Amino acid sequence: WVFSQAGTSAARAGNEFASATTTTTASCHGPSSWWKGAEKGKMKVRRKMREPRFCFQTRSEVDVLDDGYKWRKYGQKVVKNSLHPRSYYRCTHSNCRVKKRVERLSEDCRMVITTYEGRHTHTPCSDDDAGGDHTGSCAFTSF
DNA sequence: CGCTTTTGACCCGCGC
DNA sequence: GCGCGGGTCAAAAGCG
Repeated sequence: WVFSQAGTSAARAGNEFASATTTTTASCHGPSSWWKGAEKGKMKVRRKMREPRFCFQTRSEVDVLDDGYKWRKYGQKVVKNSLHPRSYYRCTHSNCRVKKRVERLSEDCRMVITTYEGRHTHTPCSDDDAGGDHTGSCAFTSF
């Protein structure tokens, strides 16, 4: 899987919150088909949005699962489907336009849907525990 | 002092 | 055409 990053993040998150009985399930959506089409050519940002979407269904007591990146919350909205507000996070990196959407299930408040949008163009800054090799960073830009 | 968080406003697409 | 739902940005405040 080219997006082994997902598995890495999931494993990492799971390892971090293993004590919290964290069950992370990763789902990958194709680059298209999920987007209706916003190529109006008038919007500032909306482009093609062909970035893949990683839906992490994480069952944990915490909302934000630190996957090694720095996230900055830029919005919060309440959706009809859920009785809980949805949080929008963004990567603090300049070259990284990865967005994270954290939603909590109404039926299971312990369940949180962490949807990653886009791809990280950099390493988790801390370390990729690859052993010196930039295999981790390569996986991100393997596209 | 700098960065992150919080909350409201604004914008856009779609449905009615 | 208007209303609703959803998403993003911006300004101010709080914390490290």
